[in-house]
Amino acid sequence: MMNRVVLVGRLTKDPELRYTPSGVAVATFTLAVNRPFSNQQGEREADFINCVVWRKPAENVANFLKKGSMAGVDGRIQTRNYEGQDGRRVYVTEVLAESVQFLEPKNSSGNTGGGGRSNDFYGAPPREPQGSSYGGGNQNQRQNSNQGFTRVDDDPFAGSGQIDISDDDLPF
Amino acid sequence: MMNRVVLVGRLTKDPELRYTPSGVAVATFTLAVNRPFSNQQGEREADFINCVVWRKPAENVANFLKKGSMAGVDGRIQTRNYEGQDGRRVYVTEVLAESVQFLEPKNSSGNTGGGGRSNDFYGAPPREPQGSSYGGGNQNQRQNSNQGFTRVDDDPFAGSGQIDISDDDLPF
Amino acid sequence: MMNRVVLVGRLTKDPELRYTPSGVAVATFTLAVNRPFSNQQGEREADFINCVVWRKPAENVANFLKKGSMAGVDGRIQTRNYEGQDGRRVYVTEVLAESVQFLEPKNSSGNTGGGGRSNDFYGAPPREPQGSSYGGGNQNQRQNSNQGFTRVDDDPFAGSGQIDISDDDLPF
Amino acid sequence: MMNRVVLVGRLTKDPELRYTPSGVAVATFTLAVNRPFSNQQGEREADFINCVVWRKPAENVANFLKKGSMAGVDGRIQTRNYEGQDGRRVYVTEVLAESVQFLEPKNSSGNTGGGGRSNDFYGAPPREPQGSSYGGGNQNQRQNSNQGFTRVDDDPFAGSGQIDISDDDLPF
DNA sequence: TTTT
DNA sequence: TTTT
Repeated sequence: MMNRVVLVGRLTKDPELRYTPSGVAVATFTLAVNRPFSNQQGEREADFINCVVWRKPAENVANFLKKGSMAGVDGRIQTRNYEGQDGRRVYVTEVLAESVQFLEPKNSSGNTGGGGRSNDFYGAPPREPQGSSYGGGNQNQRQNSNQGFTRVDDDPFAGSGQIDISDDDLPF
Repeated sequence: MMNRVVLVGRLTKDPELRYTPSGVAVATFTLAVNRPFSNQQGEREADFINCVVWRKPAENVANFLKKGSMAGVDGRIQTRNYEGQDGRRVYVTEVLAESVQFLEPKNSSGNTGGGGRSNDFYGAPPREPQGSSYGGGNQNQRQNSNQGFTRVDDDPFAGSGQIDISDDDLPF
Repeated sequence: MMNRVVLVGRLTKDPELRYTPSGVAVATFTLAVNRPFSNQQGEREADFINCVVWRKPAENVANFLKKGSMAGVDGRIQTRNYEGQDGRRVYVTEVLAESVQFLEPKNSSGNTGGGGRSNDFYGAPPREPQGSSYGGGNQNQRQNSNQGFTRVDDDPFAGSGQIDISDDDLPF
Repeated sequence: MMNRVVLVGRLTKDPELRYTPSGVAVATFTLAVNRPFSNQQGEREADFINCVVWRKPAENVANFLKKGSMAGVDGRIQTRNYEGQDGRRVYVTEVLAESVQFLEPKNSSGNTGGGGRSNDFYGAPPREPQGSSYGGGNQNQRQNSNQGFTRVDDDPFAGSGQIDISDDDLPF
């Protein structure tokens, strides 16, 4: 079994950063990736691909990427489903980003870091100790707009039963 | 802009083969790809990823793959949306397979081809001459079950306006 | 069988453009791709990956990329071997780029193209009619430096016996 | 910067397992990946791609794969260079496998594991505690042939100065 | 509404 | 309901 995705595209809007009850960061964003060909009308279309990223890279995404930023994603396709507001089952296919690469030029706004600073947000360590850092570690360079960030369940993909949070808290 | 997907998994059921009004083959199938880790309950979960493939490789998929077959896919993520039966917009994310690889052992059922036969269905040539081969080229090894196959619009992804076919004809 | 590579990195020097005797363009370049981690000395190392691209995208690479350009490559790993000058067999592993993406910001030097111009060089059509365009189609935006470009065999990868050209003509 | 490789092919011979002086396992093997097209002579050629894998997955590779096994690799391209026996610098391009997938059918030899056993060797944890497990953990299912395995430097890729081992100890 |  |  193999499952690998690589994307390069532009954020359709600012990323959204949330935290699980135990304090794990999760960011969601949508990449617009232009197709390499034109349709019959001669127009270049794009695919709009929903992405999710966890933990430290999630905070990096929230801090360094914004609407229009060009970014690269290396990850996997994940599918999940949940009960929609009308009782119907909703199926979701999205990309779980294992690393996100900031592909803007150095002279871009916000990226004033000196010299050797690296531009990729790598990792998603499998078992970071959780729970203590709730709401911490958020001293952002670009002040993140979702102050009063909302909580999400520890695993938004699981859709596992008794979640004490509203649908609005789920990524997408 | 880059968009690349590689998958290896098993078909959740037999692939479905359809033809556009102009006779272009399109096959759809779902790959179950087991995740490389277990969840909190110690269970191995899977992602169920919808795939589409066009033209000759579509017919190969229909002829050589079936429920449970292990297959590899090399392609791109595509998104599209259409008006659901209840008037709401439905968003779809799926994999456009550019090549499909048959990964079953040679001693598997149905695969009795001699010697140097290759197992990958490659191609999706951008501009095959269309229209003449409608319903042709379907002399299947495994007799395809959707005799009386249905028609789909030339580009099921486009969702472009005046389609004279029902929703049931669309892939997925 | 599957073989897929996706790279994003920077050209270590200007690409080199050559033509086969029958006039098919081939460009070679090396991408420096920084590793996502530091070594024991705390230094970020890079991998230097040789790439080859054919036909129209080769000319695009020669025209739009130069030393330091950030580029994305989608392709395959290819291996070949040839008899070295000392009689020993030399083994080469390189990336055959099927598409190359120009990832520089629009305000970069040389990229003054208006509006909707696309930045990816896609294609490598399997069987373009050959032979007539020898040395043609080279009206470059950035004047290509290897005027007096050399000829290479129709398939530099094959290393197949009786080649009437010197080693210098081989890509790498 | 991005660097991703996905391969599916067959081992050209049994994998080789070695250990660093501090006891870290490293396995090397070559994958033959058939090309998806034929050459001018109508023959299907293959690429022979050298792969390296570390730690636990290395031992799994040595235990479960052998010449002819079909395997999938998800990893990165790495380049390194070293001083050859004749004083010339030798450049190496190989694939660092981050996970290896066993793609043989269940009825294959050696794979008699019961029920839910998973077939992928995943991980390459960045910083496993080293040094204590030297020579341990080698209770192989298929008895590994390189008894009297040799030692390699902790990082064969680094080529970093004072190595007290011969060239033969290096992977490849 | 899923594969082995 | 989308990026440049």
